[in-house]
Amino acid sequence: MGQAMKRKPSTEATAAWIRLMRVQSRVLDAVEQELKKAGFPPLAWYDALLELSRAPTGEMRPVELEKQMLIPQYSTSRLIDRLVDEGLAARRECKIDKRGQFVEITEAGRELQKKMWSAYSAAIEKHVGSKLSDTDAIKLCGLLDRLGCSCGEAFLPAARDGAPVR
Amino acid sequence: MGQAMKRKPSTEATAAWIRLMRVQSRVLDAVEQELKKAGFPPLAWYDALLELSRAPTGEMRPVELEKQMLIPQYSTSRLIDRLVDEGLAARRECKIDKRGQFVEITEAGRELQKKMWSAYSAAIEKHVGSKLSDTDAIKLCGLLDRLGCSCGEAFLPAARDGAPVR
DNA sequence: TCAAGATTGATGCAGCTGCATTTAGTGCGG
DNA sequence: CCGCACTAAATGCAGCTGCATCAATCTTGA
Repeated sequence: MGQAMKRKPSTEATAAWIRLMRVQSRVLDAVEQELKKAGFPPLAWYDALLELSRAPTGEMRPVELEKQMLIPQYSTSRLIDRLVDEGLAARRECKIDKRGQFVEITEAGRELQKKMWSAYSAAIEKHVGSKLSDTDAIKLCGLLDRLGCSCGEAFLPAARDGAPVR
Repeated sequence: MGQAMKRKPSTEATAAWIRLMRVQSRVLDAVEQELKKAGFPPLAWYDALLELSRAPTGEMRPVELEKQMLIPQYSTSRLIDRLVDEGLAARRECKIDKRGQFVEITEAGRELQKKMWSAYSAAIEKHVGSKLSDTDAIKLCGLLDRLGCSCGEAFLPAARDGAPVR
């Protein structure tokens, strides 16, 4: 590598960086505030419940949840704690590997996930959908995907009923 | 307001939401990691130092800093605590209003801000600039600005030497 | 002039995050 | 069978955030 790799970003690139940071922050805040005002838990809970509810058997290993949600191990561990405390999920023993466990979504968990999606989707529509035509939304996706640091994700399979934030 | 305001977002809008959340998170993480690995403090410190260094007199009221950075009051208060602890800023008495105070950037603060900008701008170039043509960066700005929830900001005046994240 | 209200900034508390470490269990090579 | 490296998950600690509240000071208006 060369010695002076510090090329400066263009004004345009810097402006894009600032917009990306600010707009995301504002939009996320707005959406989370709406959920909070409606009495719902944080979005991370929703994401976890969604992943769990999608599991064919309704249960997953914490490690899998971790990989799906792209959050660190300890974060998963404590998130599960909270879900269990609230009766939204339950820990199940894993007989084939006694180090591990299964986490199973409860009926209450499924209900909460559905109710949250109702409010969540309305908030997305309000703060994103209503401000962008579908064509523009696709353009935005395309531009953002180019920044995708190892985002690794597929194209547009945004899922029919849920939107994992992280 | 109508009773059933819950129109669902289109697939495209939902995809854009997900991209916005994920890409921002990845890019921010990447940039912050680089700064951290280079031994620098968090970006919020940079933003504050930048604002302070831009003040004509080198000092500002916390309330002003708060408005510039768009962060809550208590957050500003504690951020200033940390800057002062590290000798990057100093509190000055405000004689005309004894409730208040002035915060003045120190020489060490100015130096840190400049050094950080060097690493910071390199990171922006690496994670944003190099992945987007200027034309596309402008398109991205345009699309993001449409989501701008009361972002209120002007057009592209991205500033010559700094990029406030929030 | 003085009480009511607004404004400035600090702070106690709870929750969440990251980091490092710990505990427990698995599985492989010798 | 034993030791050693590896993986799964939990946890102690520090830092940061949001919320509510507080103390001090300023401003306004009767």
